[in-house]
Amino acid sequence: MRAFNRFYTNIIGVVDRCVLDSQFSLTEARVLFEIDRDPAATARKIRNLLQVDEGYLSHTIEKLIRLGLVERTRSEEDKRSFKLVLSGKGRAEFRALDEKSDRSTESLLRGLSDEDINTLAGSMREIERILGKGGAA
Amino acid sequence: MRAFNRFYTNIIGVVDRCVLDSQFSLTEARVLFEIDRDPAATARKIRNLLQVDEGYLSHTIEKLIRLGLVERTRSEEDKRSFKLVLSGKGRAEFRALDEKSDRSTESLLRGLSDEDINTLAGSMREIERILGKGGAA
DNA sequence: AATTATACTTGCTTAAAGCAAGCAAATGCA
DNA sequence: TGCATTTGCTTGCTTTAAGCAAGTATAATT
Repeated sequence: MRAFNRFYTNIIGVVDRCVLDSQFSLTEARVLFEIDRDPAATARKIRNLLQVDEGYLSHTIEKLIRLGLVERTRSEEDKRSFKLVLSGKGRAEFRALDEKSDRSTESLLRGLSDEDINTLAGSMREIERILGKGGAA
Repeated sequence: MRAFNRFYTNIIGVVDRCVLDSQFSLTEARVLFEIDRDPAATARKIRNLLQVDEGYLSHTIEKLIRLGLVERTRSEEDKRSFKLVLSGKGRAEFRALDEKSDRSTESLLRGLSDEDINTLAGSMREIERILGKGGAA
């Protein structure tokens, strides 16, 4: 498993590199992703998912707001926290990033046979199913 | 695949966190690993494997030497470069780190059935085999 | 009502990473 | 051979990422 982790760290590195070439840091991209995914996203939820420092996350979100990519409104249920959503601009930039990431991922698969791709997808599903049980992610 | 990447980023994060609790940064740990693994390691080889900045790697290696963990001798074949090996102290510290990482990995597997562990191992081997073809890693 | 916990902010420090100029050995080639 | 180019690494510096600790406001607890 550790050999696989080392191997896969490199794979993820290849895909992540394309994000790092963009204007965003990896953490910023992950935050954008979570805000896009969850229409009721809050800093707390993101923090729990991405396991980043609270202060750092706050700075990150502030930057995304300053860039006009994210909008923040007080949550009605809990006035300490904020609902975070992507602005039009945010959605556009995120989509661009997402497509870039797609192409980068695709390039890893280019040249593989259908059989290999099926096996790959199956293996990934299995790993996710098995390790997902523990609740580590 | 991108869903799997996100999932597995978290898995790797859990294991890496234990390294980060140590005195070493992730990059330092990876460098130690490569030096341990390859008795004829050089900065160049490590750079190619880990894809880190040359200058940064140089600083990192310098730090490991300063800590007395790594020894450097001019390569006979190419006097521009150095052979890097772990010192006794380096091997000891690396082994401790390695065991810590092992335990952390094991804890992810705790509670899984033998069948699940076999499936997991098989899936990892498949992924490595298939993606290894492209030579991305 | 007072205490404690939670959600987030703010300012600051530290650590990680990256850049660019430079040096010395190696390679290529006229 | 000798001169240019490339390669492997170093050095000093800047930038960026990440983390910490103290603070504010709301919410929950008792």
